[in-house]
Amino acid sequence: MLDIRIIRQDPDRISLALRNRNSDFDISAVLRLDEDVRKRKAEVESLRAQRNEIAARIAKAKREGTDVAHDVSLGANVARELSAVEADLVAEEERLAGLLALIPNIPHLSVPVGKDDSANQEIKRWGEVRQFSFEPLPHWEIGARLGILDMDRASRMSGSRFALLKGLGARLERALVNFMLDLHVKEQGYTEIFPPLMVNDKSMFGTGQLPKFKEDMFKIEGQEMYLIPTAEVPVTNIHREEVLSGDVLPVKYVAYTPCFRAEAGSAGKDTRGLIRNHQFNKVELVCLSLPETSYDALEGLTSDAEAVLERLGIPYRRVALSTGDLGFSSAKTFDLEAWLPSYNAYREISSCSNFEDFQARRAGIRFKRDVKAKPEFAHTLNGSGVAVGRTWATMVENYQNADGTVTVPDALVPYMDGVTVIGK
RNA sequence: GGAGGGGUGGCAGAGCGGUUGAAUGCGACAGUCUUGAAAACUGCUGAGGGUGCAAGCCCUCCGUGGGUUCGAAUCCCACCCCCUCCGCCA
Repeated sequence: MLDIRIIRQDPDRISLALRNRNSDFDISAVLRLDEDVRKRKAEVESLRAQRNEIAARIAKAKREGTDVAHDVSLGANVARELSAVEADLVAEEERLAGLLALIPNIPHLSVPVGKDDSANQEIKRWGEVRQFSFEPLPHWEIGARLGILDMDRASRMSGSRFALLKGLGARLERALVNFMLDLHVKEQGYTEIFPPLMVNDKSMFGTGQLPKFKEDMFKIEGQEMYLIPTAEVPVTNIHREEVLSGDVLPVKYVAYTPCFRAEAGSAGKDTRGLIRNHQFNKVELVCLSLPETSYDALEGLTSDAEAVLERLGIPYRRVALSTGDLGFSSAKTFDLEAWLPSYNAYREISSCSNFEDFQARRAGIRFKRDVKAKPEFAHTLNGSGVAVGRTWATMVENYQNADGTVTVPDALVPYMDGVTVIGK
C-alpha cells in the first residue's frame, strides 16, 4: 500500500510510475475521494466534539443537581446528525481503502523502464552452459526412464500439474531442501522457520496477494483460509501488527514449505514436468530491514540465493526485472534464471525483491530506532533460496549422461547418502 | 464436537454508565544521591489521525463488529482468539 500523503503530494510521479507498470489505474479518482473523506472527517469530528462537550455538561449538571433536560434534547439532535454523517464517512473511507489496496508499488529509480520482460536487464552470468555430445532429454523423460518421476500416476490421483517423486527422485528433493536450509542457516545466518501452510485473509492482504490475486490461490471451502502460495506470506506476517525494537534489524528468516498455486490463466504454459505445478516445494528467504539499508539487504539476499546455484554448479544469470514485469508489491526485483537444456534457455528459479515499506504498511510491521523514537515502517524483502522442483529439473537435465543416468554434484552427495550417480 | 473461564497500556492487574486514555505494581526512560554501581527518592512513560507556518486545538482506539444512551472499557447482541476439563485424533 502506498502512503496516501505521497499520492497527494506528488500525483504526477505516481501516475508516471503506474504507466511504466502498464497500469491504467486512475489516480485522480483517489485524490477526489481523499478530499471528500477529509472534508467529511472534519464534519464528523466537530460533531463529536459537540457531543462530548454536551455530555460533559450533563455530567457536571447531574453532580450539581441542576436541570439537564435542555442539554439532553440538544445532545439527542447532535447524536442523530452524527450517525448520519458517520455512515457517509465510513462508506467513503471504505471506498478509498479499497482503491488504495489496488495500487501497485512504485518501482525504484534503478528499475529499467519497459513494457514487459523483453526490457529486463541482464546483470551477470555465472557458469558455463554445457555442450552435450548427445541429444539431451528433458527432465520428465529422464525422470520417467529412471523411475524417479511419475507424472502419469500423479495426474491420475490429483489431476494435471502435479508430480509424484519416487525413490532417489524423492530423495533428491529432500536432499535439495536440506542442502539449501543448511547453507542458509549454518553459513549465512538465517533463522529457520516452519510456518503454518494455511493463513487467514489478513495475512494474504499484508503481503499483497489479496484483494487482487484471489484467483491464483486455493481457498479452503467455507473458511477464510488459504493455502499459502509461498512461505513469504506466513513468514513476513510473523511480525504483523508489531513494533520491533530497531536493534533486532535486520531480521533474517529462512523457511522450507510446500507452496500451492491455482495458476489461473497459465493454461498451455510449461505444461510438462516440474516447472509449473499446483504444488511445489520452495526454500524462501525473508528479511526485515532498516529503510536505509534495504537495497544492501536485497544484494545480500540475492547473492545468498545465488550461492545455492553456484554450489550445485548450475549455470545461471541474474536479471533485473523491468517496470512492466515487476510484481504488484515489489519496488525492485532480481530474478535468477537457471540454464534449462530442454528449453534451451534460462528459466526463472528464484525471484528476489525489495518491497520497501509497501508490505509493511499493509501488514503494520514497524520498528523504533530507540525507545523514544516514533515507530517507522520496516522494509521487507524476500527471495527464493531457491525453488526446489525447478532446481530438481535443472539439475537432472544439466547433469544427465549419455547412458540415461544422472550424476549427483559433489555438494549434494552427502545429502544423498553417498550416492554419486542416479540410475547405476 | 461438548462444558466452563477469560481477552484492559511493554508486562501484571484494578475499573463494571458521567474529568477514566484509564488506579496500583513491575519494567523502560530521565534525574538526584554515589568515586562507580546497586539501593533509595523524584519525574516521566501508548498508538493513529484531522487541522495549522508554528505553538496549539480537536477526534479515535480497553479482542473485532453492531446496538442501547445526551454520554459506554463499563449494559445488550454477534463473531474471533486464548486457557482448563471431557470427547475424538497423528
